[in-house]
Amino acid sequence: MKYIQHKCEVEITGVSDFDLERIFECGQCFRWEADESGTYTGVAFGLAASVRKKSGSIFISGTVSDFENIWRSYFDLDLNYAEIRKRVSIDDFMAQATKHGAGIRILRQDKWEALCSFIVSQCNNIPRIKKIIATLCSEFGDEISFNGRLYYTFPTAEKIAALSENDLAPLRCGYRAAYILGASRAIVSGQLDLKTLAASSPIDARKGLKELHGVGDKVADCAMLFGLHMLDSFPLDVWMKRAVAEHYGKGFDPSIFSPYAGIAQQYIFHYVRNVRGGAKL
DNA sequence: AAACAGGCCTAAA
DNA sequence: TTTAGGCCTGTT
Repeated sequence: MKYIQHKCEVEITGVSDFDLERIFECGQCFRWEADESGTYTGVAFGLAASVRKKSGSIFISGTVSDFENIWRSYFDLDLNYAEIRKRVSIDDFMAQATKHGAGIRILRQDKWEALCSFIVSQCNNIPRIKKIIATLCSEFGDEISFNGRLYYTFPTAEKIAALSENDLAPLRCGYRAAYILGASRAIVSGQLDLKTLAASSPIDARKGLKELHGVGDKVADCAMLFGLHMLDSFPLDVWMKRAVAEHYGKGFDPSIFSPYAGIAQQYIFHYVRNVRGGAKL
C-alpha cells in the first residue's frame, strides 16, 4: 500500500478487496451515503469525509495525517482480505460467496457507535435504522461543516446518558430508547468498559455486553464484530440462520471459519441477500 | 387491515 | 431449555 497527498485528498494505491458499495451497504454501518457518482460521504470518529474509487486508486478527502490516524484503521487496510477469502472458501458455496463478495471489509467503527446502532437495529429494517440514527446524531451530535453541508458526529455515551426517555422521543425508536439510555449509562458509570471488552476473550465480551438490558446474542455479536473488531464473531440473524441451515444443516458450527468467521458471515450474508436470495425472505 | 421488520424480555411449560 | 406473546413504530 502506498499513499500520497493531493490537494485536499489522499490517494491510496496497492489495496485489493476494497469495494465501497459492498463495504457500506452490507449492513455493518448506517451513516454513509452515496451520491450519483458513487462517492460516499459520512462521518466517523468525529471526522467527515468523502471516499471514492477511480481506476484502482482509493481517494479519501483530508490529509495524510487524517488517513494515518483514522482512515487507514477504519477501513482495516492492513488486513489482507484476499487471503482471507481464500481461507474461508472451504466449499463451493463459500467459493461463490467470496467471489461475489470480494471487496467487503469489516470497518473498525467506534465501539459505542456500533453497540448503540445495533441496539437500534433490532426488529427494524435498514431505512428505519438509518433514519433513527440520523436523527440521534442531528439532535445530539456536534455539527460538522463539510463541503458546504452540515454533518453530525455520533453523540457520545456521556451525552446520551444525561438525557431522558422523553428527550429521545423524537427518534421514534420505541422501546429501544430505554435500551440506549441503559447502555450509555452503563458505560458512563464504568459498569461496562468497551475498551476492556475489546481486549478480553470473545466469551467475556459477549457476556459483558449481554448484561445490558436489550442486548441479546445477535446484538452482542454485531457489537463484537463491528465495534470490537472481533473477527471471529458470527452474528446469526434470520437471514443467516436460514442460509446456514440450508447449506450446512442444523448442527452448523461457525468455527469452521475460525479465526475469520465474522468475515465469512459477511460474505454469506451478502451472497444470500444480494446475489441469490433477492430482497425478500 | 393485519402482518411483519436484520430481537429481546418475561412468563410458562 | 425451549416456546409464545408483547413490545414501539412504520410500511405494505
